[in-house]
Amino acid sequence: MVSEGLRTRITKAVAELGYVPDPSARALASRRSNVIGVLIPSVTNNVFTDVLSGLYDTVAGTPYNVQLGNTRYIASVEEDLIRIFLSQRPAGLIVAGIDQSPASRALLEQADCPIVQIMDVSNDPVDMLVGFSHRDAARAASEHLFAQGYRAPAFIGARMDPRSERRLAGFSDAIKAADPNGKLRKLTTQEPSSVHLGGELFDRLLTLEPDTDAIFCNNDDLALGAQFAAQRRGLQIGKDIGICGFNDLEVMSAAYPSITSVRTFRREMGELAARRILARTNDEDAGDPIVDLKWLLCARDSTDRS
Amino acid sequence: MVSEGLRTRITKAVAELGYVPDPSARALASRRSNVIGVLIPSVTNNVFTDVLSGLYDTVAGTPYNVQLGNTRYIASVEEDLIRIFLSQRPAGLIVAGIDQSPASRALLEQADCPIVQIMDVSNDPVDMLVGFSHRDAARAASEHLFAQGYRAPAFIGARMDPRSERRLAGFSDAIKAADPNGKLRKLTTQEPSSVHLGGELFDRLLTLEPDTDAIFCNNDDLALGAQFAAQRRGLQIGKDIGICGFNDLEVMSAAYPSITSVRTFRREMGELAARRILARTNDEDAGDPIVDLKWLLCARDSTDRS
DNA sequence: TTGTAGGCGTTATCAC
DNA sequence: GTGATAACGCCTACAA
Repeated sequence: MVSEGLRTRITKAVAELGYVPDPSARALASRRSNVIGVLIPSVTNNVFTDVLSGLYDTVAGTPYNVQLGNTRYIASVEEDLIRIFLSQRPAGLIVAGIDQSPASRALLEQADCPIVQIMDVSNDPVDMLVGFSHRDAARAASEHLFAQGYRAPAFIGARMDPRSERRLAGFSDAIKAADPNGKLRKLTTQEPSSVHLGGELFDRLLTLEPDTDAIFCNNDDLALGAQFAAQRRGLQIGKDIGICGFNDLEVMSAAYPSITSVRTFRREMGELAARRILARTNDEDAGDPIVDLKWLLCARDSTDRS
Repeated sequence: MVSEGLRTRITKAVAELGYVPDPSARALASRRSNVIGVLIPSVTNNVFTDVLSGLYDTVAGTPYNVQLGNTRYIASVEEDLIRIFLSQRPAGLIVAGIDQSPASRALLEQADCPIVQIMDVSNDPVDMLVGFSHRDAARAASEHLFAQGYRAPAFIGARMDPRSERRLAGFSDAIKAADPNGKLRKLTTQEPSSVHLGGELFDRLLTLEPDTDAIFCNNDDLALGAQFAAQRRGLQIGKDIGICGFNDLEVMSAAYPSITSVRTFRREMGELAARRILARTNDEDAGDPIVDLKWLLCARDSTDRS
């Protein structure tokens, strides 16, 4: 709100002096920092890095900075990080999941910045939410196994966080729908997920439940490992054993044989979450507070019996 | 430096008022923020996320915060991000690679905070450096191919950044060492790396150079894709075609057949880089400014001809 | 050992 | 439309 003349005088002075605004002074005076805090449980899990990628891309070019907190799946760490972020008066907060501890939840409720929960759905978000139903997605994948003619599918899961438990619930839904007295074949662990672990769980499961003819995996790493283990045993993928993953990482369609998975829109979650924070910050309309991004079943050779 | 009595009075007041220090006020007054800036070219590349993991783990519990900049392999973005970070008067800066643009390099040289370059080696770092020689590592891997009896190895590479070019140079070194007139079989692209692309490059390479009997891949994603493509053609991995990756991601040893790769110490790079920043900040001895973490050749079934 | 004044570089408010 | 002047919350230095 200055005249043309002053504006040029100012820009000239800026250039001459090499003036660069000081973010901390700005934050102190305006009582608002340009930091968008992001809390995810793991920086190495591809699922979250895809989200991050979308997030960084949409924040790039704005005056905002992303600050990443790595909770390592530990509730107390999450709580500490929320406290740290909040002390910075962030422009917004993005947190993974809807299962915050009561203390964390309380902190978020009181925060006076826009908050987006991602990666899951709930009808009771702290503020805004962008995600999808893990239970529904898992149920659809499990029903696909029955539809393909498998009769004794099993579930293997690692790092059983709340979202994984919901996937197991979806699997269980499908089992019960197929046969109310159907057996729930499953093998889960709290160990961190890996391709190796997928192979191990597969081997152990086949000992526990020898009649298993298909497996639904918690995530794609496990599915890939399970497929390698099955191949090692000389099993025909698809025919002898059906395999289905979750998330549809890029490797699933490239694998030989290609592996069935449930695609989730991770990059889009990051983009939308960031966009909503920015919209709210600029007093624009952020749209519906709850966005369900759904999922997409990608049927491939690993669940093809023909 | 206060008496016991005052200390308790203060802590009591802190508890009563729920006092939390304001980082921006602190940064403004002390002319130093608690931010450690990190610049990496990709947040989705597993290679960098492993570094991040080590980094976050060692910074967790300190008063410092990691702020991540995603350069997307674009020099001008890197320069902008350096400028932004520097305006925050960071506690330290960690940047991937040694190939900064002259402008970026100049900014870093002038910065008055500790700086660590990672992921590569150089005898002329800006400040400190933790990395390894891509050229030597690639040469060792390529020599392994000859040692295993392969006679016509080829190189495939995607996203040919400076480090990838150095790997190609190492491959070339081995070719020349084996036969000064040896043919340099290679196929490279600037496209982002992926498992799919590994398969594509493999197929195209075999058309271009039909006598190829082994391939050395830029990275593990390509190697995995190449292996899938080879399997799709009915080739016997190891016997008909040797395959070697780079970085030794977890999937390499779990794959069937297991895939030879060169292990790099990414997590350790993150840890050491962070530790050095913290040491320097606390006026402790940070040790030798240059750390070479070397590499480890992991020979597996994919390069076993027997 | 304890208290206090000044200043860090903005923003916001208020006269002009 | 423009310029001056308090905060903002902490750190540093110095005085008590």
